[in-house]
Amino acid sequence: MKIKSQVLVTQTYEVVKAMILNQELTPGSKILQHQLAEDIGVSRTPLRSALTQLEAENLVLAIPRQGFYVRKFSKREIYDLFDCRIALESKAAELFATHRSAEDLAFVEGLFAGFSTNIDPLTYKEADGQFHAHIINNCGNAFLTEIVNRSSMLHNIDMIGLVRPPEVTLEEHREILAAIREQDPEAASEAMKNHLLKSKILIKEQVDHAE
Amino acid sequence: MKIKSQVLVTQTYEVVKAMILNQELTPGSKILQHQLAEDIGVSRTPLRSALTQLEAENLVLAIPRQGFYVRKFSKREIYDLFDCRIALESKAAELFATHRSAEDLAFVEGLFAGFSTNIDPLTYKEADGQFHAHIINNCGNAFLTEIVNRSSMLHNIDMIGLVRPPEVTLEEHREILAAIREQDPEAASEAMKNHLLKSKILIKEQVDHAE
DNA sequence: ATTCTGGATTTTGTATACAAAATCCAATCA
DNA sequence: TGATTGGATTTTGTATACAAAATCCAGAAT
Repeated sequence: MKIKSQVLVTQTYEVVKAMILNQELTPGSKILQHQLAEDIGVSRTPLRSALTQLEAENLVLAIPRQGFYVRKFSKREIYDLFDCRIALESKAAELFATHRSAEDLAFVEGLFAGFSTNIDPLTYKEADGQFHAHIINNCGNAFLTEIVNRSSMLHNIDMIGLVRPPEVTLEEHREILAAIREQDPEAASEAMKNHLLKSKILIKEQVDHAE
Repeated sequence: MKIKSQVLVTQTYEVVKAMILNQELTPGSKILQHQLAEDIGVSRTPLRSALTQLEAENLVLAIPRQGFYVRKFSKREIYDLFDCRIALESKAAELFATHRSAEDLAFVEGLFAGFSTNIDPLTYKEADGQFHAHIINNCGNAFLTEIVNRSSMLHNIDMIGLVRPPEVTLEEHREILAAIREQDPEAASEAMKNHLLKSKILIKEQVDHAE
């Protein structure tokens, strides 16, 4: 039986991370260590350690002799993150197409099997998230998985509420699936890249116009 | 005037990082906090903070209730890192080709201008390192730069002493340079990818045969 | 000889104390 | 009014103390 690490810093890390993702800690605001530590019920020692970890994930900004701030991303930064995502996720698709097991294939195909017309946006969004996560987490390259997850890419990109009509992206997803089915790495990489590039255009507009 | 952050953890981080890269701390060995802290001349508090940061960079492995270890990479892991590098560095080349200034171009072209025949391997290796670093550090996407640098990719890849004859890679470098000169992002990306893929084959052999 | 046991020793994770730096704020000055 | 100063207050970074866990090791048991 595996026992979850009985170490405060791990739990503190999880809690603070959740608070940031929930917006319970407002982006841009300064983190008062004394108070936050007390709220969570630990001393400043494990809290600071957790904050240091979160800094490496870009969820927190550390300024020496001044403190930790909840990191706030501009549209421009999210755009940059998206470029990293394209690079890494199309590589992930390439690897996944090669290494994927029969179960992997069944799983990702199953995610979209139910959709045809009159798609519920929320259920679709859920499937979409699982699709991308599964490819990243099962591409067979632990570092790639780690880099994507550690850089809070997907979360930040999610934040801007990117939406394209399910009917359109479903078709693109099916193209990626086809390449995965055929175990064609080149095609999978291209299809994923193509899919993400189309979303990138939307973000680009936001960057140029707003802000 | 910029004063270097008067914070112990920053300096501790630098020192420990250097010790790891130098092999002064042997890969795989356990880090005795007490002793290392004393050697460096600080208390365990800033040392632990530095180690937490280094863990995020994969230079150190933390096991709860057991301690920190100098991380040791297998050939296979370096191979995986190389795939991440290909994905990110070809994206960097793409961006660099678009955003590069006239000075950038002059700099990277200057790096290889001197070489023709009878190349000194050491001087060439130096130029090679600067070339790749300049592209990564000046691609205009701060996250991409950060991810590559923070993941200790280049260092670990360097460790395995990858060598292809300068005469061969010089030609590939020139192709990348040409695309950068023409500000052709697609071509730059392709040329970089092609260049790195050829090195990847060498690593693949090492992974398959040795170890 | 190997495996097991349990107590001594080391080492980790956490709380806490304290000095130095940063921040705040009211009184002073232009 | 608005800027500036300097002292009080808060907050940070670091050292240190201590309990709990991990490690070590000698001697007993198989």
